[in-house]
Parts: sequence; structure tokens; C-alpha cells
Amino acid sequence: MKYKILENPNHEKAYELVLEALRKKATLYLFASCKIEYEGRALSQLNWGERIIIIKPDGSFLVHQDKKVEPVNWQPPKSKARTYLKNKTLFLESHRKTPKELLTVELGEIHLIHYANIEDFEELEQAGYEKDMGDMIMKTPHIIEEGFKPTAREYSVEHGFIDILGKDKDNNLMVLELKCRKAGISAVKQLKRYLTDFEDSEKALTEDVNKKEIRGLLVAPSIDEDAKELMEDEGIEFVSVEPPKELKRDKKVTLDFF
Amino acid sequence: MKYKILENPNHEKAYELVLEALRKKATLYLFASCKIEYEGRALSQLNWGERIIIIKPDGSFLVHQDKKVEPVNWQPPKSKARTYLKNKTLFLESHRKTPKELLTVELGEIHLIHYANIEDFEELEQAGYEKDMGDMIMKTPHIIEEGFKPTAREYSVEHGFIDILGKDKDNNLMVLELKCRKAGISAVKQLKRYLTDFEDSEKALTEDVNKKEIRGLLVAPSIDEDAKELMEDEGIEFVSVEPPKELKRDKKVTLDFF
DNA sequence: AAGTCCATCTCGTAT
DNA sequence: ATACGAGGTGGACTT
Repeated sequence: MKYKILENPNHEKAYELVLEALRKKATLYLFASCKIEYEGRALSQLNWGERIIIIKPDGSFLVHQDKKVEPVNWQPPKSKARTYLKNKTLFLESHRKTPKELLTVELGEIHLIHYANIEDFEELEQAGYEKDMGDMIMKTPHIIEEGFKPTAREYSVEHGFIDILGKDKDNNLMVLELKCRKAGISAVKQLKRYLTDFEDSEKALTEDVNKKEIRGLLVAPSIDEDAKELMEDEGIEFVSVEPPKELKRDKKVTLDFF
Repeated sequence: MKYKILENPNHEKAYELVLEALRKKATLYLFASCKIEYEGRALSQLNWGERIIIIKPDGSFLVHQDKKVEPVNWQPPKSKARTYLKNKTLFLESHRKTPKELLTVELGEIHLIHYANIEDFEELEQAGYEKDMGDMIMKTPHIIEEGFKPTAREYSVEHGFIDILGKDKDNNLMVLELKCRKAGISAVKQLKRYLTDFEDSEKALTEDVNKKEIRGLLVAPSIDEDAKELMEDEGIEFVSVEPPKELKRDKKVTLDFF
């Protein structure tokens, strides 16, 4: 059986179905009036109102009001859900350790319960990330400039990691900071810190006075006006690069599934 | 009528119900096989699989897989949802401008559609935030140390805001950085930046050589081991304070609602 | 509208 | 288990 539905069940009937859903590791959906308490990383309570409750087989527990993208209360994956009747009232509970958290839902009028073993074997494919931008630059370094040769990625310095390290055609060192969206002042500051870190470590390694210049490049699709000013003051260069917005595999639409 | 349900509808019937739900500004729930494309701040596609789709009256649009707390695809509040049939296939779409984003859901087998006008007039009451911690310290400053007098809150400096500024019993300036959870290395760095900013601005204001010491205090329930080391190197002090975990109003449980 | 910062951030990944 | 950083962060608040 694909799924089960109960409309306007009493709490005893609802209890049975919830128990069944949890045992079967199904995804459970309730539309009901409820009252919620949470104690753990913070502390909260939510008085009676109608909400959507979802318990997923991985332990994720969501309570949604009729507003916002974020759940009003939730528990993360691997939380343990249980249900019980107390004085003929149905409760849902979800707890986890490390950190210790407990979510308690007291149910009122239950309009709809529904559970199903969801069949979904697909994962989201996406593009446009900083990583994709890095991949692209490593593969086609000339988009930065003619003669650019990347030498390292995620190069560790004191305050973090330099996204890409490389050399220009004159063998000057280049420190690249990538942003997949409009770069702000913080990106410039970050790059400046990395440059300082890198210069310091270079100094420690080579006392060679005859050393090459170190160029700082901010690589992003665009840049804030004030970030631009700061950048120019700091002698940092800007290269406009759009993050690659192609999906790795352009999968065919297959309707075989249903 | 509180809600409407359709089980295993064909796409034409489903289309009518979805249209009705959107027109009535109801909360819509679908359990169905679908294929999803998103283009906007990033680009993504998700091939055929069964998912839970929720469209809220505020325009929020959620697609949940059977894992994770986060939706696999979504649109924020104020997005505009529409539905249409193309070649007898049902589509759901949600778009918004600034930034331009479009989410397109192509439906396959629809197991369940359900909509309702949710009645919920409650808001989450919570405690345990950084703000509550600040409130507590402003009200009972002695929990920091004997003789501590807060003088300003959210004091603006170059790189941000100092959470609480004050003076100790010897009139030395104190810069407090609050964290409502375990403080990491980033909190120490942040406080260090604020201290530098503050010292610079003080220097600019008063060339008085005879000026008082400036103490940096990290205030948090606990601290990472490496953050502690960095803190000691930087001459920053640590004060352990638990965020207050009491709710403002301890509302009575009222079962009047149902 | 754009910027800033907090969050029960979540989630991935490396240690 | 913990630490660290990215995110279509979301969401509240300020400018």
C-alpha cells in the first residue's frame, strides 16, 4: 500500500496510525491544532493553533505555520520521535542527545493524518557555486588572464584558506579570492588578510630581497561600490567572472517513473 | 468548510483544486511525483521522485524530500504561485523579482492534494538568545563582575558593533562580546577586531597618555579549547554566563481553542 | 531597496 | 564527536 489517510480521527485512532507510520519508517503528515514546547539549545513555546506537522524517516521533525519558509519548530535528522496518549490526548515527541533537545507537541483537533513511504532516489543537481567557479578556473585559467597558471587550491594560511594560488606570465605570485555572487567589503578584507598572511609566511621562508610581486585578485561576477573603493586603496585587482550555471549532466526527462 | 482533499486525482481535477486553493489564499499540500527546475540565485534541477509540496498563503513554496529539515527547493514569502496545464500535465510555478527567481514543478502521479485555511494566531515565544543575554547583563551587571557598569549597547565601531561597552570598578573601559552558545575562535577574532577599532577611535579622540586600560571580555556559556588559547595570547578575558532560558510570559494552557 | 547580523541556523566535509 | 565554512542561507532590523 502506497499511503494511508485518516480524516478527523479521534486521538485513539490517530495514535494507532502515527505508531504504525513511525514503525514503518514512513513519512508522516498531520494537519491539526496543536500546542508546542521546545527545550534544548533554546527554549520556546507556541500556544494552540493549526499547523502542519511532518515527521520524516530520517528523524527530521517539522512544524510549519501558514507563514515563512522556515518551520516554527523542528528537530534535526537522527532525532528520535515517539508518540503516546496521556489522558486520551495524543502527544508527539522528538528528542536527541548532544545537544540535548526535546520537542513536545500536544494535539487538539486532528483534521488529517497521512503517511507514505516516499520513493525518491534523486538528488538535487546544482550549479553556480563557488566550487564550480573554482573548478572552472582550474580548468580554464585563461579566463582570469592570459598566462595565468594556478598552482594550488585551498592553500592554508594563518587566517583561513586562499581559494586559488597561482602565477602570472611574469612569474608573479597571484592570490585569488572567489565569490560566486556580488563581492562586498568583507571579501576585500578577507583577501587582504590572506595576502598579509601569505606575505608574512613567504618572508619567513625566503629572505630573498629580490622576490617577485604578490598580486591579490578578487574574482566575482560583480562588486559593491564601496568594496571597489577599498580594493583600489589596497592595490587589489578585480576580475569579473560569472559562476558557471550549467548542470553537470543534462539529464533527459524520463517519465518511466510513473 | 475547513479543508478539501482529493486522492489520486487526474491532472485536470487536481488543476481545479490547486486553482481554488490559490484563489482562496489557502495553504496547499500535495504528495506527488514531480520533477523540479529552479533558476535564480543559482540553478538546479531535480529529476522525478515523490515529494511533499506546500504552498502557503504568504507565497512561501516548499518542496520536501523524505530527508533533512531543509526543503530541497523553495521560494520565499511574497513569491507568486501559479498553476497551469500543458499537454494535460499539471505544472506549479512560483516566481519573484529582485532577485529574479523561478521555480517550476512538473507533476507526475498525484497521490494526495489537500488545502485548508489554517487558523493560527499565535507566535512563537522564545528565550535563550544573545539579546536576552544582553538584557540580563544590562539589568544585573554584577554577573559579569563586581562593580561593572554598562554604559552603552550596540556601540558602533569600524568593523561592526560592540555588544556592550562599560567600565569596571577602577573606571577601566570594558568591551564585552556576547555569545549565547559555546564561543569559537571567530568570536575571539571578532572581539579583537572591535578592540582594535575601539582603541584606534579612542586614540583619535584623546591624545591623553594617561588613559585607562581597555579590557576585552568574551561572555559566553563556554569556550572552545583553541579559542581559549588565542584569547589568552590576546589578553582577552573570559566570563562564563548562561543565556537566560525563561520565557517572558508563562502563558496558561488554554484548551478553549477546540 | 539594500546592508548587517543572528540563528535551536542547516549541511557538508575534514580532522 | 568536533571544528569550520558555505548557503538560492532565512528572517529581523536598520538605513
